Amino acid sequence: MPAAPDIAESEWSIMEALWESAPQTASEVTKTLRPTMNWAENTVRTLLTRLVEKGALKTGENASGTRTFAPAVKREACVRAKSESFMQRIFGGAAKPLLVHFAQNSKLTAEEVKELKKILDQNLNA
Amino acid sequence: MPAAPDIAESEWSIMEALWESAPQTASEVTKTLRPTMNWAENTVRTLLTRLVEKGALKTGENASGTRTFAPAVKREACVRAKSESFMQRIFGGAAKPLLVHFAQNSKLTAEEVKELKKILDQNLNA
DNA sequence: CCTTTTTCACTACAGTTGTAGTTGTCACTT
DNA sequence: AAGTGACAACTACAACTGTAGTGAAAAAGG
Repeated sequence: MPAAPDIAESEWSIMEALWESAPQTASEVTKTLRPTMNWAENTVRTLLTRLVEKGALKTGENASGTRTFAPAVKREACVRAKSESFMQRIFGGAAKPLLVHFAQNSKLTAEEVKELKKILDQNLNA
Repeated sequence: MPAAPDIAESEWSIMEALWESAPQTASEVTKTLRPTMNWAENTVRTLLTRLVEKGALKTGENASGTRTFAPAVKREACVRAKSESFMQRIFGGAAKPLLVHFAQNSKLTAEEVKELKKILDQNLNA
């Protein structure tokens, strides 16, 4: 089980594309991201290469022998790692102030509030 | 009101020290941080200078004419900025999944859960 | 006043990130 | 066979970060 590598901001977009659907070739990823990022294909290739080096992606080949890319780490694990480090840096590692912050500074629907309260309860008897 | 500048990770430690107590001279900050960071004084000075350039700190002078540093931006504003960008990058800008994530992945006391539920309620009629 | 200590202002330098460009192949297409 | 276009492998390069070192000026101590 590979530890979640450190994924930079633009790299994260690449990962999202591949978590969404994998494997993809470099040009497929480029097309996938074109609407949002409008990157040159070489930019995407560079990011893909870096992510492979970091162990975040692994490569394969499709039927026509073109290199494909797929996540080597689970999104959930990466989200957890990023979240952990964020909580550490900004909230001194404490979950409560973080939750307070977001509970106060976000607009939530009644439905969402209800759901969150339920999850908090489940948190307790876990 | 100056917008919250982009504060890097080691810079954040400096800011914390000054949000905690300001103004401080460079060597005071160094001493304040010595237990946690053990940085060379020059390192602290470099970071202070960069933070001044970024507009995160402003300088003054103490009684003995030595330069002092103090926050030019409120901690709360910076926390909000960092939080906003984190939520954007990792949770696509949506507060609910973020709150769900932290509500599930943190250990909370019954007391804390109660408090959070209250805050969620306050969120609603605001 | 001369030495020691502090403070300041620069400079250094490697690693990471964002964002490509260049060159060389190889497969396909006239 | 020669041109076109995708693909791969390198190279580029500036800004930002982390972490200091150097040298000069100023203040403090004797």
